[in-house]
Amino acid sequence: MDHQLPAQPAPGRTHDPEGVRRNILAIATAEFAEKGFSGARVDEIAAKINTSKRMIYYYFKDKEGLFVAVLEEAYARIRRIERDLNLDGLSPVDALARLTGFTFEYQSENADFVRLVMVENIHHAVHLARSERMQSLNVSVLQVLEDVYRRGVAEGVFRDGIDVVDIHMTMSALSFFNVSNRATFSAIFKRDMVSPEAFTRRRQVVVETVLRYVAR
Amino acid sequence: MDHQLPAQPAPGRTHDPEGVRRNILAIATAEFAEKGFSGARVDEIAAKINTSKRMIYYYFKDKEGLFVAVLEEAYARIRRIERDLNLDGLSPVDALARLTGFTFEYQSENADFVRLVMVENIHHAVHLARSERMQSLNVSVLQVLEDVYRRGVAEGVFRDGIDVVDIHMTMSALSFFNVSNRATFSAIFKRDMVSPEAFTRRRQVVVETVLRYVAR
Amino acid sequence: MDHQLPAQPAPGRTHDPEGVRRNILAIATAEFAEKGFSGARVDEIAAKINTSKRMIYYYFKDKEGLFVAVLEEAYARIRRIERDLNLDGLSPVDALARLTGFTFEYQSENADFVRLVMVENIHHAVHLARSERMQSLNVSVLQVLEDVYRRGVAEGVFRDGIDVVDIHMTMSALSFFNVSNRATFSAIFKRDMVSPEAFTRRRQVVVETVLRYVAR
Amino acid sequence: MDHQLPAQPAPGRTHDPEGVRRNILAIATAEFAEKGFSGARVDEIAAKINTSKRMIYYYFKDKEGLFVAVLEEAYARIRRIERDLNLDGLSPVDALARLTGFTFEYQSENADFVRLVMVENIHHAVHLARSERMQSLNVSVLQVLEDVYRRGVAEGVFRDGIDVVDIHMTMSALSFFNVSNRATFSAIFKRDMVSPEAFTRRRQVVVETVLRYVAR
DNA sequence: TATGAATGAGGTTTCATTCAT
DNA sequence: CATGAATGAAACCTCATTCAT
Repeated sequence: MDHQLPAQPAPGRTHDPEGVRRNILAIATAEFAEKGFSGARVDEIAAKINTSKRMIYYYFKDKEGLFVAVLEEAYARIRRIERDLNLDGLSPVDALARLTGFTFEYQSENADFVRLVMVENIHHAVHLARSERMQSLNVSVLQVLEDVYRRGVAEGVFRDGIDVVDIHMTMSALSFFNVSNRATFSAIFKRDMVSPEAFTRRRQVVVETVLRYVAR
Repeated sequence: MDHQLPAQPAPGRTHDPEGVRRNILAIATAEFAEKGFSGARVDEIAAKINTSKRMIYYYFKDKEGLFVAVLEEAYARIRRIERDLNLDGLSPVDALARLTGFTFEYQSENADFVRLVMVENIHHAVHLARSERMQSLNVSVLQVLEDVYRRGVAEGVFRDGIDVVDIHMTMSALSFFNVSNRATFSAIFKRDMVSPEAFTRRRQVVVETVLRYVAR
Repeated sequence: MDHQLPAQPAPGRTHDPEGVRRNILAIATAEFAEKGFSGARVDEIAAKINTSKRMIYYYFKDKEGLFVAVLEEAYARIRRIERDLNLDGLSPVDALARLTGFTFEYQSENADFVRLVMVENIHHAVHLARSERMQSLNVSVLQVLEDVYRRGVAEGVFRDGIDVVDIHMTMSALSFFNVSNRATFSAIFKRDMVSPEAFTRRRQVVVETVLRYVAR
Repeated sequence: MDHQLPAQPAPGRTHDPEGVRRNILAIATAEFAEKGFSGARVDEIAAKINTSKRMIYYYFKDKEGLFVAVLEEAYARIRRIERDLNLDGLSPVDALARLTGFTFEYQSENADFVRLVMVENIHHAVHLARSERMQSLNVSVLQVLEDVYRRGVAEGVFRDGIDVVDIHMTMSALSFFNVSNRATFSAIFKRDMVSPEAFTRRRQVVVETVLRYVAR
């Protein structure tokens, strides 16, 4: 019976290894981002996936292996998008503004990514250190930034002598903090940090901060 | 040999409640900062204190109560020092530079504080929300900053129209990130973030970033 | 040697969920009846079952869940037997004597049931309140009694105007007390309450008490 | 200052040993009756008394000693009142009705006593066995009953051949059950067992049950 | 390949009791 | 007499992982 299989089986159903993997990763990403590594429960993840708990161990070996895979996937995604930003057609100032704005937006819209990075830092990046894919994954962003900065210096709109890693760090820090420290900051200062207006306002401050730092 | 200090018995000595409390808090601070809330083990903390495990529950009720106390103490400390910075004698620019520099230094030298705040954010600030002392503890920093900024605007050295919360957030974000994301950032970009030179360099960048943002 | 009984594996054998459950329930029943809810130790129960302690939590969630299951099973059992008494063929007087006698005997022979009910009353019946099965389980006894009483009134051997709940309560109280208060009563009055002779004597008193109450 | 001490110091205050003892006993009675022996907490009792926890151990040695004292006090009280009933002036029927009614009322109004006896039975009366005062305390009730019964038989209103211990047991069982099994019984049968009307109704049934049993 | 059942190690918390002053 | 501080033992429960089918 039933041999008229649908073209797109539900993810995680029988005999779709890649679907099973993706299904587990998606659930695990949400769980680790929400509760942290130690706080996340393998049983909770297992209860939410479409297959059985055994599959987690089958595909990812153990809880740590699962977390490493989740991290890799999260980093791969942001770098993939960054590479496709296509800043070549823009002026150095516009390009830097665009890159900064994108970083801010991406992190705001992908709180899971931010929280996973926090979690990994709490664990001293031991999982990340174990992954070979990581470094190669992340060099691209510096190349993109270096291109823009060089062009800006050449055109005389950016001052010389700045380390692009500093620019990237500033950009990341301001974008990251807005998500990572949202809970404590808004609790302490009773500050709205999630409304569309708050988002747009702070985005503008961040972009301006970066631009003013490189300006002549 | 130290019989000249009868007023301050060694922490953890019998029948020195305040000493026992402080001893537990100190150990717990290190443990929570190192492993996170879920990752920290009450047994590990107990093994390191000068008294018995039972005292943790006697003074702090449970693991969460202990964490709340640790958080409160950590916040209280930074705000106490901030209040004593005495920026009144400095020009607005020097005062802002000093405040920014202090924030950067304090967080660099007190990684425990930074990591505790990360941990609390992973937990959506639920413990902080439970503490009444928190808000009152933290208003002072904004008042200090507001004073400096007003003076700068009045003297014509700062542009008008900036929300001091934005300045504080930028200052905090740049200082915080340098510690919070140290592990992943230096792993990915092979960047030295801990040497005295790296510290001094980045400190300079951060101060300059803030000053350039408020400059006319 | 018992390969003729493949359908009923030994209780507690691996991969026999129902057996494991029954095994745990049996041990827990004895333990709770013997020591009360607070006095019973999960570790003691665990030491006596054929599987590991973890299984208690796997099947019953926690100590309270286990106690609720034990209570349900105990009530279910007495009502099941009561329903099978088949009093229809007897005269009203004989039927009432038989029902009273059965109640007395059942409780005498099932001290565990009596003690579990005592324990539950000490705890204000909170566990019983939590169980939906309880009420439906227990209505049958009143129906049986109502039938007998109606017949007796119709035949003129029982006086009219009695609430059958009162009859049931009297019957239960006299039977229950003989077990529930055995320890204090025999200690205070140095009264034999356990020998076959004492059992038969008191059984006769109880039956007569009930019959005399309903007699015209 | 303060040397004008009030004539009646609050119970449990300094240098009033008997007051301290009574205060502890009163609190402990309520606590043991409410939670059972294992369920009661020494710390809870200590928190409610007017003095310190140390006093519990000072006066009663340990938790069991405290419970024994609570039990003795509870039994002493009911027997003391029983002795003062003064049934001599009444006819045998009236006297038996009065004694039965009193038993029912006393237990209804002193749920703590009933619950303590339940608790002691759960513990197989080991504490009661340890107390020498117990037996002597409790003989009186049988003497009182014996007197009434003898008079009734002599006057021809009671049938002969009944063991008064049986009468006492029936009387006690019916009175006791109404309190001891109130929680489960009313939960299962949705029966009001606490209103003044319910009390009066059941009291009547109980008295009638006893009278009918001894009637010729 | 897939699953519900099973587990040992270790986690947090509570308890009655004693100690130091 | 009186008290708050202190404790070891043991209680309940959870965890990531593996097993049997």
